[in-house]
Amino acid sequence: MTGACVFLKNTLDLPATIYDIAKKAGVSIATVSRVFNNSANVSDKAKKKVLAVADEMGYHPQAFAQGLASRKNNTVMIVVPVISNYFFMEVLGGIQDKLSEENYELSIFNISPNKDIQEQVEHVLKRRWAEGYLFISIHLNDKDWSKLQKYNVPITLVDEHYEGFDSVSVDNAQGAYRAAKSLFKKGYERVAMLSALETSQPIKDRIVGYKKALDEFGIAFDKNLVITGDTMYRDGFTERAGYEAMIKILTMDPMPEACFCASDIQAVGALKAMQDTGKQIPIIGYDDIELAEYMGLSTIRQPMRDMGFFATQNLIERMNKPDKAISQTIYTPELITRTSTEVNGKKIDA
Amino acid sequence: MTGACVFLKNTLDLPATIYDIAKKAGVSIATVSRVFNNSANVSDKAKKKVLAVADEMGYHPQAFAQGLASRKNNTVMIVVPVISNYFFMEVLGGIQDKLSEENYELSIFNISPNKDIQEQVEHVLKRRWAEGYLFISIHLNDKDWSKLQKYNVPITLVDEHYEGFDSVSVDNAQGAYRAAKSLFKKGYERVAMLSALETSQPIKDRIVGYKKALDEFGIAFDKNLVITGDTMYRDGFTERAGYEAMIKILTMDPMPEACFCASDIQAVGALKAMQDTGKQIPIIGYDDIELAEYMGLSTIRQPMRDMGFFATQNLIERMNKPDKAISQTIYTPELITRTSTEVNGKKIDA
DNA sequence: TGAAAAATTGTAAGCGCTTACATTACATTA
DNA sequence: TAATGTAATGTAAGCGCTTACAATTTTTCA
Repeated sequence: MTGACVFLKNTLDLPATIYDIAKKAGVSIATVSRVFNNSANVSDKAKKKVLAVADEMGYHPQAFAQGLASRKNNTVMIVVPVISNYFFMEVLGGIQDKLSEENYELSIFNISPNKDIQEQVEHVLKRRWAEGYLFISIHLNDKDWSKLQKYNVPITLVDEHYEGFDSVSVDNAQGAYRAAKSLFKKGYERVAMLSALETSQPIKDRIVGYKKALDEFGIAFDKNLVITGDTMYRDGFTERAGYEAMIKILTMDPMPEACFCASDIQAVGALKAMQDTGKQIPIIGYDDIELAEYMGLSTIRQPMRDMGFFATQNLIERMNKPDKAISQTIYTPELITRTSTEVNGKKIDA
Repeated sequence: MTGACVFLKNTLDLPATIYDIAKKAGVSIATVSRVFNNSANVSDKAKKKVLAVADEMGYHPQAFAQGLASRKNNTVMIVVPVISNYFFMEVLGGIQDKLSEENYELSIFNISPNKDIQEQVEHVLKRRWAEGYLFISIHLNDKDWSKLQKYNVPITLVDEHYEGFDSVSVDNAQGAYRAAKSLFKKGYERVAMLSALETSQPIKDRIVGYKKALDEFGIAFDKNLVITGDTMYRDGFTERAGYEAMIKILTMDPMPEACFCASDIQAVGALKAMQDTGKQIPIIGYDDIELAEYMGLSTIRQPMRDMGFFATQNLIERMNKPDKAISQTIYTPELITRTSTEVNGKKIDA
């Protein structure tokens, strides 16, 4: 019995190493290594032999040993606070589109919103899991960002902007401005903003844009028109929070004439609230998630997929060329008009 | 200038190693290692000193070196074909809930649907990136699964079932059966199935359930009533595919009386198709994504979050106790009734 | 054909850690 | 106080790979 066990151990538990392959193929470990790194200067004969033996023994270089010896690991790590949301999903799609063209592994680190963000981010960087990092929707102040620079590692920011790193973001204020403006232009004056967690950076920026539009139309800012739901899970970017907020809006007296929602997903909840109460006002969302088209939701389109793609491209460039100039890419979001902003429930009559 | 550069290199580029800390703290590297591994038998004095020095020098053990030396890496890897879909998002939520209680890193490997799946999976296992793997929505035949067993590594299957591994899945046939049955019970006979890529395992299973319900009500199977869209991106589990399929359904003659959709996300597209055409039939979805509630969509609830949570728990147990008995967990999905299955567009009048 | 150049291969020194084992320091007991 | 046990620390041998550099083989061409 024991004998059988030992046998198992040797043939299955312990995977072949570069030494095993070298010995069996009758070459040195250096040659085996070269074969697996596609390095030049290996004879066809040796290469074939090594590959054959490796295949036979089920050998594959071990990521850790490679990483340690070469001090790189061909990994790009995404650092993100909330994985399960639409914005991230779309951005991720773009990242993968790009990464699939390259030979990098992808790893995702999920920052917990309950612990200190800065600390977690530094932890990740210190462990040096990856060669390059994509920070998505991570918002720090300039001082904290600057602290990260000393790690001297390729980082590209997505949905955030800081001068010391490459970044790909959207002009949130501009987007909100366009959304609000489109409503004011239709003649509405009491336009509510269906907001989310006030301390979140996108919300801050979007409120700026909303105010700018107010200014332009000479309408005074009324903070009572900025409404949030009570559920602050996912910073309030949920259907539920949108529903709650819209219920509040619809029961205000006087009722606002129109509504700008901070995200499409909240707008979904808001639409439901209107349906449930039978009251209806024009609303416009933000993001243009795929769903929006199918809900007839007017919205502000953020090129999320493009952002992911471009950020990844940018990161890879920096990994290959650490000294290239830092670039800040800012997309301007676009107004998409659908039925939800049509007057008098036209959409239902159609 | 050069001097400055060298200075920079030494203080910033090259992170401190365990030797630097040991030297500065006046202890051996073994002691430093012990401190960072919370091992017993370190005096408080030494511990404090090491921690202080490490903090000062910004030291953190390097994941690769640890992994190589200890032959483990505290990482759980998710292996999944499509990251950006609702099912995965929810499951992921559950995984993270569990993982946040433990001290494991999370890594995600995205199987490309264009390359050979079996090959990619083996690649991952061979590289030994992680100590345990969660295979989500990866469908192989028994022979291929059995090949993976020889890697002798903890694996838990989610949304798939194979006797050789722990698994957590949902009875898809049962879910589809319940959905279809609920429609037949209302007296509809020509019930269409809005399907997706036929070769996908969940679809196969759901068709089985649909047929079973037909049988039970003595209705003959009509393959013309199993409709898919033309867009096969994401295996046809998209709003667009649902829209396309529903358009087909609504233009059939005679038109089906009701429809069972293979997923909620397709149902969203289907609802839009009904709205656009002005025709309407009762429909029921599948999944119960958060959205469904806000669309008034009747559906079959899969406990996605629970599945992720439980699978992770199961995996961790196996990692700690490799010899424990293999367990197969199969959830039975639940019928959730909302307005989309109410007769005669009641929902719009409401 | 033979020397020099080019291509291929091998040797060996790490990469930054963990950990078995040896050693030392300190506490306990008779 | 010496003998013994225990806690704390150190030493050194890897973990499986990469890669300078050295050694060898092959090719080139006068």
